[in-house]
Amino acid sequence: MARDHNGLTEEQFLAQYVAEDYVRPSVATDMVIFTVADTEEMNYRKLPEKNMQVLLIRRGEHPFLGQWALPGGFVRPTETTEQAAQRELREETAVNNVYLEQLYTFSEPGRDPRTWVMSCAYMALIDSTKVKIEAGDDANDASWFTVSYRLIKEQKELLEDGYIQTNHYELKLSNEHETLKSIVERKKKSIESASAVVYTILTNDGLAFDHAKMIGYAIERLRGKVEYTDIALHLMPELFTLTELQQVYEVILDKELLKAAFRRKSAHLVEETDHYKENAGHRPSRLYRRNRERIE
Amino acid sequence: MARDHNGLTEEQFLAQYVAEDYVRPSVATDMVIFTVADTEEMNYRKLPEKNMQVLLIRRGEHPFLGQWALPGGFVRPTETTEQAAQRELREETAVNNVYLEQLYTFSEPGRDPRTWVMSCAYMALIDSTKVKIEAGDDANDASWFTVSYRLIKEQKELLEDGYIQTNHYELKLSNEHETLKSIVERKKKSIESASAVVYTILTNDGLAFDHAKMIGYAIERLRGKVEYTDIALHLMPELFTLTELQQVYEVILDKELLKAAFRRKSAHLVEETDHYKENAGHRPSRLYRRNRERIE
DNA sequence: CTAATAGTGTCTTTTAGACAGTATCTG
DNA sequence: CAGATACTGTCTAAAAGACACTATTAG
Repeated sequence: MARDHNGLTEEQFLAQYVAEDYVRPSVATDMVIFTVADTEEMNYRKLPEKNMQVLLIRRGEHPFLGQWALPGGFVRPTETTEQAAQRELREETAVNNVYLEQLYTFSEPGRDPRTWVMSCAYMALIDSTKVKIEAGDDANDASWFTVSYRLIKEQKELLEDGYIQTNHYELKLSNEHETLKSIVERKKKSIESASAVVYTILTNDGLAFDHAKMIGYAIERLRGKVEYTDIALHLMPELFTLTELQQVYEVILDKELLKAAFRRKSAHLVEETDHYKENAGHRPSRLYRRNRERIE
Repeated sequence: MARDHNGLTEEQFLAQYVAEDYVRPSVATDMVIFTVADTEEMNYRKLPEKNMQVLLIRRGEHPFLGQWALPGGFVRPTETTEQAAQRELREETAVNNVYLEQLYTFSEPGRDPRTWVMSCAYMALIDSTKVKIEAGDDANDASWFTVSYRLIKEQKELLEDGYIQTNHYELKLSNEHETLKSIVERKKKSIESASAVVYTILTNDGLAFDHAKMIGYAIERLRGKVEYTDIALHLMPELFTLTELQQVYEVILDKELLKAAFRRKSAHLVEETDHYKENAGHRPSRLYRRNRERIE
């Protein structure tokens, strides 16, 4: 039995161990919950367009009173950050079965004006049919905001021994009543063998804390993963048409895709069913489901 | 000026705010520091082989006294987790300029037997020439271990409404004196629209805490990113041959690559120089450097 | 019939895989 | 010159891009 410099075994050490009085941070989770929903259709024949949405909660307390924030809360000592996120998600949306992925832990000392708070941010994807249930629930001041995140400035500076790339993105969030805007800077320094990316909020209008950064980060992760995983399928209902799936890709990537190519590439992600979507004023389209057999 | 339900402005609120006595976790960072180094060559003509290494520190205190652990330490209230990682890195390796990337925050309540400790894990990539300086520094009981991480069991179970995929990986770490082994399970549950990956340490021999998980996680991240970014170049010295670069890819991915294809694909990541590596018992090879002009 | 979407066929271009062939150095 | 690596060329196969064509429905 190994003994330490005080002659204690591990058991004895743990029995006498008192958590030292180092300052400890509070740890919270914040969640970027995405869904893709239809906009109101105008023409019985035209397909409705889709848009990407994020759930925000209006703050009823200081700090950032009255501003909009991501749903979140503090982590309890008996749970993981993931379980805390799941709990918040249930409380906020009453939805249980979702895709959940850890994004990034934000730890800048001044990010919360109250005290030292780190936040472990998660991204959740909910299918739009489930969302409808709670969407209009304005009682607790939660609201879905349509998101757009666009590169508005791109700059690359070449140095002797590397480069600095500075991109500015405009994050726009809007619901029926309000539009929140923020500009987030993504600065990548690559000098010699070092390399680091730093996000900074340049302007911010109505979004609490550093949540604009979190949303930007989440969108970048989502855009990246959509290309090489089946992650987008978590935004789809049980049965969907390939056109709907393509629309979801298009709204995430913010660009148009060619139909034939899209169908070829997504073929292995889905399974045909014998169901069709009818009464649409045009040729019925086959419904698909997520392919369970898929090997990664 | 917005006032809350107590009639306080934000300034007043913050002035009177006392951090509530919720239990708070300690937050640490742990670092998976990779390098790729040459094995001892035997033949003056043959190129030396390469192997991937991770830096471990022998614990001089309980818990896990005498076992090997990733370098790490607690985060201070005046720094970000990233700065803490950078600080530890400097202390441990005296190397400053490295690629550093946040990996994942581990928060399982029981992961540290002393108290509630979360760890924000980072991955660092150091070029092998810099490493040599501190490599043999056995004084503080730090040592580079050669890593192998191999899939040893693969299983997929199909359910009514999804699947469960269970993979077992063997993590093997060895230096001149010791070999540490661990088996890590990666279980992916994909049921209905939910999806979650859980890592579990099945067996563990000589590695402290949940560090086997962290190393496994880091290797998976590295393998993933190597395919679509220039991340591997951070493991290279200023000047290198394409064969050396290919060897680094091979050792990371643990598979052989075809030379012609590799050169085609990596061409845009590098810049030619007019230098050559000579006196090698065969045709001299051109030296390259990282391409700064590269657009992502 | 019309306006819309559904779905397919195919030509071209690009990229990846395989492998053989030529080039060049050092002891 | 032997033995090693460096580097290139080229054939083939697979994937991606582009676009036009046919199919089918509800009103």
